[in-house]
Amino acid sequence: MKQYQPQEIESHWYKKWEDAGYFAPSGNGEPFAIMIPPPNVTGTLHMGHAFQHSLVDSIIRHQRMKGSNTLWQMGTDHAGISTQLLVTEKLAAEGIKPSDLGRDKFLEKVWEWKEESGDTISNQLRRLGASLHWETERFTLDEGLSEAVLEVFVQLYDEGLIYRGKRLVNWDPVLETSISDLEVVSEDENGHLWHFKYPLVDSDEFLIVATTRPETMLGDTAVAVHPDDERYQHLVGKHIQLPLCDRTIPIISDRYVDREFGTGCVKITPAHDFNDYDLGRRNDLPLINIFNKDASINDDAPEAYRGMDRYEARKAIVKAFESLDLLDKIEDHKMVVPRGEKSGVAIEPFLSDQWFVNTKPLAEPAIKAVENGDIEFIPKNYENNYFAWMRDIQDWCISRQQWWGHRIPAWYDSTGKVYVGRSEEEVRSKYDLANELTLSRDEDVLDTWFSSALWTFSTLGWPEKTKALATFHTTDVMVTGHDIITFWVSRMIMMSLKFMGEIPFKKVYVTGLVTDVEGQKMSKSKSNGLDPLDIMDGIDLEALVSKRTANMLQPKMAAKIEKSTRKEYPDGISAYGTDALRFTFYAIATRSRTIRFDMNRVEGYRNFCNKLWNASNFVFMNTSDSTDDLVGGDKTFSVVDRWINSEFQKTASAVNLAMETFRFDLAAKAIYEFVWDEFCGWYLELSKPIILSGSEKQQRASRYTLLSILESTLRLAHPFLPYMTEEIWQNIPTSIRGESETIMLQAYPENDKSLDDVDAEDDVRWIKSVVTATRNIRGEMDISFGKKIPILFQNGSAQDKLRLESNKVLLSFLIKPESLVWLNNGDTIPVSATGLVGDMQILVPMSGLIDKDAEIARLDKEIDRRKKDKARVEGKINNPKFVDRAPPEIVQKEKDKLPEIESAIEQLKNQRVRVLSI
RNA sequence: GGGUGUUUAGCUCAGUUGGGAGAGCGACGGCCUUACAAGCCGUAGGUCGCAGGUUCGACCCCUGCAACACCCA
Repeated sequence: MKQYQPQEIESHWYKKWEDAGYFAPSGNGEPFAIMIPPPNVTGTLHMGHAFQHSLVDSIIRHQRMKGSNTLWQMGTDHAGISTQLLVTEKLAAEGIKPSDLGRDKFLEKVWEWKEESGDTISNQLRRLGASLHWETERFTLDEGLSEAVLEVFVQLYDEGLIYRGKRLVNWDPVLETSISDLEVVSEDENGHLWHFKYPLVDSDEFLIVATTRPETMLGDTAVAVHPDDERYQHLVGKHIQLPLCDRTIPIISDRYVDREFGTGCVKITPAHDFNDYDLGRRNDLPLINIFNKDASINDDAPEAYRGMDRYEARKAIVKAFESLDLLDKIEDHKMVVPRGEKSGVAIEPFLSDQWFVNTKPLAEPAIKAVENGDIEFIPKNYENNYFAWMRDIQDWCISRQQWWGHRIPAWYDSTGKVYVGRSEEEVRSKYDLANELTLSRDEDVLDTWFSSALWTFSTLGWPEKTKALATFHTTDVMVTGHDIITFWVSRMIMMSLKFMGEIPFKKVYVTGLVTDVEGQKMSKSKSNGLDPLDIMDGIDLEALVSKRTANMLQPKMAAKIEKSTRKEYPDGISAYGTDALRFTFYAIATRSRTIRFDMNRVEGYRNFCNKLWNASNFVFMNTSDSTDDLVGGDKTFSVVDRWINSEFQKTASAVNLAMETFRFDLAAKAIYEFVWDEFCGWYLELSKPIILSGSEKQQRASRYTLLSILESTLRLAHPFLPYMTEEIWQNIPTSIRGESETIMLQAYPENDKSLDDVDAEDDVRWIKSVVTATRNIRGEMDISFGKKIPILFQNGSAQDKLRLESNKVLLSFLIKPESLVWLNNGDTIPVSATGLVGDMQILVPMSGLIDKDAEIARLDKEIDRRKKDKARVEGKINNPKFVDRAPPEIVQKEKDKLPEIESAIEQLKNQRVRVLSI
């Protein structure tokens, strides 16, 4: 095997796995299912996806290897608004407007675009190694899922849980569609507060009202004050002569008014503000809508302003107030501006006919399912978000004034009466309508989330009663970001309980949000995002800069991004490979809410891959030319063989526990430490002397252990590093690994307590301590590794002596001593540098080698360290309260420490005197 | 304004019933040591945000405060 080159390893395995059908459910074992959160069919893979799907893939591969009947269901959604927006923009570049084409022709264009770009995300998921079941891939607009949507809509309508009504909705004046309140982002912005004088009818008096949106005054239908506000009591019931409009409006009282805000008088515009709308209904105020669909002033407003854009109208109105001497003042004011998530423009509360789901009745059982623990959120804190949202849930506006999506199955006759059914035919028979009656279908489509809400069961064939549905629903885990709990998770729970009569999934694992290294959310507008493919394949600086600054509208912004990109990635990004990227995701998947993505860590885990690769290389070098029967032949297992087996068991146990508790970081850590520190750092090194000079049976045992531990380690690591583990595993002799074609379907290592070996662990711990002590002396004394030094052992126990004798070969190999000498009582002790292993002293004679001052300094440091320990322990055991109240085993533990520490201090002090004497 | 979370080494983060503060990266010193310089060996570095409380004992539990982040109004 050559140097570790991820590109070479990763290019061919996926196709083999897929072609061989390994991703399909086995049909045996306990069913285990996860539904992919459907990516946008025309989208591309971003870091959040890559992160999330890496986590899921490890869960799925782990379960598959454990023998579950495993399904990871693939599918995409149609992303109504985004996709329509994107295609509209593409057409605009050709000078075509959607209205030029008409609904059917436009939809043809969207389907063309879907065919063209729909494979991108699938291929990216394949590159990631995601072991998705592709054969049953679904799409929210395919026939089956559309049928599910129809079924749900009609049933909910027939039960009165879907209704149509004229309501105030969030209106995007650029996209000219309603959007749900979840698709509105509100941020603090700097604005103004205009104070207008509103004259009273038949009086010289004014009321002063403050508003952040002057233009809406054209739709005012009242001025409100608080009922307890003494300043205005006498005015309630009187009327205002509304400036610029030929109307009078009443002064009313309502508890909604905040007396502290502005002057305590509020203008009320029920058609253009959610609070005013409610207040208007309470007080029977008329609704005056002053906007067209694009937020220009309509014909119900005074003629002077008709046709003006809302901001243009604002200027004109303020100017008019000023010239009428009705402008009191203008203040700077911080305010929250709601903007459309997709378009970025300020949203208008807008009165229109829309379809709604009455969510309260659906929410109740959905809340219970989480309260009683049927569904569990991990981490559990997120249940609070869920409850907060669900307990105060508002009706869900599901109609969108778009073309791309599921068209609402409602028909109208010429009088506007509405009929709902699965098809026009069904509607006619259901409502007993004459064939001559002309029906026209509702033009609107449904919110994409409406179809996504059915995801766990619609993808399995519902409303058909399929075998897949019976087998895999309820699914096991839903893995998703916290931003989507309200959008999607909550709605899936409601819909599944309603239509399946069971929960959609047992657990919801909520991932953190991947941010850039500064902790900033990765976003298109900031161009601080990373393309996971660039981390796998690498990208040079110039390509990265041009990629990040492409399509930037503002040149200033582009320059800024170029600068930061050049600073952060002066050499571009290296090709780290999929395995390294994946391992990074596991390592950073802590319980934290935000996860800073740091390229240095990817490099570290690429190095880890390299380490495992080279270790395998070593194992094969030492085993492949042997014609020996490693499996059947007689073997004498050394203490290190037994120790590494024991160590492996502990690691396997830790990884399995971590997977059960969704602690991917701990799983990665356990594997990393086992491979690097124990297997490579100690076991491989300690196996060298055995392979070089052990007996035939010892050598055979060592070679066998090298291969079997490597093979087990590969299986343990496979869910996290699928490519390289498969590649290496193929090189393991079949006598060890079996005849199977793939590591993917091998048994996952489980904890096997019978292989725990406490004695071997103690022995190896001792060996490590002795080696470390001598290394420490070498390092501190600046004695090069090539220089052979005599090592003396003094004041050891019988067990120390035994251990020294039985492990001389191993120690010699790692310490490279001139000699290893056991000193008996009465032997002369040369002046030496010292290390302590328990009570045993390890001595390196100083003659000519060692710097006296350096050794004194080293001893002082050691003595100081132990004196601090001593003080702490004494403080405890001399405290009667501690001795009385702490558990006896803790007290004993502390008491046992003291003689050890004291003995160590004494030895070190004696040593110091001796060194000082030369 | 309400809610949730975070604050541990220079940086990024672990710390699972309260009982000796850890890792990776970075820094410093030394090594081309027969798998690996993408490596090996060694070293330094922390009043665990602040102030109280509970406890024999607190990074961990409780209260208050501060800073930051996110969500909701």
